[in-house]
Amino acid sequence: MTDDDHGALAPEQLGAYFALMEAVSLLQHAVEQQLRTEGDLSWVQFQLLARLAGVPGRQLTMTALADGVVYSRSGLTYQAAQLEKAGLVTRDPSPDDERATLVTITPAGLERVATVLPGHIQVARHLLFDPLTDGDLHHLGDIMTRVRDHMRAQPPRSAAPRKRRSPSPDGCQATG
Amino acid sequence: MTDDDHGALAPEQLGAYFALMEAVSLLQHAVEQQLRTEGDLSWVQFQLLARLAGVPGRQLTMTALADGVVYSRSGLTYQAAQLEKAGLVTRDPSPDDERATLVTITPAGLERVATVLPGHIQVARHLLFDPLTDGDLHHLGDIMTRVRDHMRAQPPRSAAPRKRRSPSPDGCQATG
DNA sequence: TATTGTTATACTCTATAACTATA
DNA sequence: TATAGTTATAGAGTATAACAATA
Repeated sequence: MTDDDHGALAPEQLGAYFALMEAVSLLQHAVEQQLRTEGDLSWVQFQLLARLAGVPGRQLTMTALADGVVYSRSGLTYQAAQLEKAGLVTRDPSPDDERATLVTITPAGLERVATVLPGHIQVARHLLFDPLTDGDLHHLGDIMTRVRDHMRAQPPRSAAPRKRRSPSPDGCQATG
Repeated sequence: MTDDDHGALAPEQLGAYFALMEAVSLLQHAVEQQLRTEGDLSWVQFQLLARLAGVPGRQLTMTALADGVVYSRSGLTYQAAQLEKAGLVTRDPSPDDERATLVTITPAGLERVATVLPGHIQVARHLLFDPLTDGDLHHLGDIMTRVRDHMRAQPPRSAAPRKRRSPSPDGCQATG
């Protein structure tokens, strides 16, 4: 436990935090509905495809693909398998490193992203950008880019091989 | 006004959008780990408890409790049952409306929120506030509050026939 | 009939651990 | 030994539909 920064947040901080979380929660839900309805994709799957679509060569190793999107190896394997079943990506062994799997987006995958993107953007516009001025938007982008880079630089709490979680104070979910 | 908004987003908009989504995704993941580790709570469960803790009388009907959080009815029933099993809330029929269920946070529930809040705040501070100036924070709170209120006022987009609450300027206070 | 909430059920997704194969 | 990925498995969470009870 680091003791260098306990103490309560100012009410304004707490308000900003909860407003942020709730707004993004609402946005995520709307976006997930749009992706599911118009493209039969989850938000995670869309992120993976979008990442592949935006990369030169349009392929990444599993590890590189997982970065920032999925928090366990098996989770990515599952999602990659789903995408492969749907014909949106292929998986092949890397020629450089026989351990690695190269995930490549297919033409169908690119098409799916293209299909889904306009509606996706429209949802973001309606819910996020409409109530914002250009100045707000600029500041928001600046702030969140800094926050994101800061977070990515933090020691990942889940990627590291972690032991069991500490004993819980009281069982919240009784099994069954 | 549904035809004045097709076309692509400016790159800056897209960048702000993705930075926002990724940063919050990272933040949510960190926060969920903290809540699970220190309080055996999911983010959703924490939100429900915090909401109950911040309301006069410390009880709400299921519908009121769900409102603002994007749930199906059955999803809330499930979560309420989990919280009840853990002794953090009680469920009783409302005297005013025999159809309604009043969910009340217990002393143990309040204690759990109090237990979890300091670490929760610390995570938010480390990941979200550390890289921000006071000005950033103020602007972020202002922006996201506006965005949240805007989203809440939106009609559900091809969603199930769910009742939305009239927009009330209710801040999400998690007072311990 | 409309509304409030629960139950039954099926499904998606995630995480841990054990495993294989390569570096 | 360490790294890359898969598989087995378990369980949390969600959504839809059918249901009962009250307004």
